[in-house]
Amino acid sequence: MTASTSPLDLDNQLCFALYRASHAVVRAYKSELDQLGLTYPQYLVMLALWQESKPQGVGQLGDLLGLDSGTLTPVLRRLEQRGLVVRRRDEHDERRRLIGLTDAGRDLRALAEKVPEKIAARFPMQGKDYHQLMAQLGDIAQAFDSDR
Amino acid sequence: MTASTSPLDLDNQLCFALYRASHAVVRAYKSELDQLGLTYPQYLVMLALWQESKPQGVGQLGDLLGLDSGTLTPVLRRLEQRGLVVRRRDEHDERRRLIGLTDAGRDLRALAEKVPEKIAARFPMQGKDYHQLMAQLGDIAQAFDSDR
DNA sequence: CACAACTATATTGCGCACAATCTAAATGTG
DNA sequence: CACATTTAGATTGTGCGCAATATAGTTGTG
Repeated sequence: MTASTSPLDLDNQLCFALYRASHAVVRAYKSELDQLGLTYPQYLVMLALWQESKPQGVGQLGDLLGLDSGTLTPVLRRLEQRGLVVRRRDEHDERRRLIGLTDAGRDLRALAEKVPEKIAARFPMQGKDYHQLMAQLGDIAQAFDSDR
Repeated sequence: MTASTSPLDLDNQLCFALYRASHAVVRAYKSELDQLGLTYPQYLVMLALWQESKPQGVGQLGDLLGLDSGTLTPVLRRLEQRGLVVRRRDEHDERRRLIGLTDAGRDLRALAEKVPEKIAARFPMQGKDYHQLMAQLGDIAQAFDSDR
């Protein structure tokens, strides 16, 4: 066998395992999200808005999703163009933009409900292992995002 | 408490946990990789080349990394511009490009050796949990990449 | 050998990600 | 109240990531 044990081997890198798994899962979402007319980051923004129910500032969405305004501003503009969200000024602080759902944005939730279960069925682990993995990933995100 | 249990909640989505953790770790690599003059995907390509030792075709690198030529071609061009790789034609099949390391590319490995340990020290789990997580992520990548 | 089918890589176009910078609005201090 | 500081978001520039398409080289079949 030629499998090496170098510390730089791809198969030994947790960073690469994360990177590859994340991209693979996002690709799997694509065929489902195409039917909703959403990209994956757009879907995440919609999840955040459905979850919070009240209009959110760009910074609040960024905290929820781990993204900054340079990423979110164009994503939100495209969601606005598709008529799913509105971006109005905060009356009490004109620097802030409040991102709220339109009726069409709220209605889309019913369709989106069916997406996760289709994907979840393909995950190779279930139940306890699934939740343990979620917890570990949460710990990693927190550990590495603490210094931002 | 206001924590909801909707199936669409961000905190219940394994896809989001993966997405967030992966981006957080890539960001953590940035400060280390800046010192090598590499981006994260460029670093992955170098890992693949260091590991294989023989020049690789674009498609072979793509299989190793889970990326296609649309992504790899410009990455490889930039690595060539920095003098780390060469891209020559395969004499026996002029359609193929063989990507090989330059002396500078080989030399960079010594510096890169020190990167993973600095990052690994920050992972909130070690030993057994670490390896179990690696295995689970590998299973996910395989399960979702099988249909490409 | 002609030529259709196939294969490897490159190109194009769009949409993120993110650092650095900019603008405007709010806040603190004397 | 003047004015420096801070804060929220937008803008700019670079580099992925990927689908769709294009191009050139190779192989199979008659």
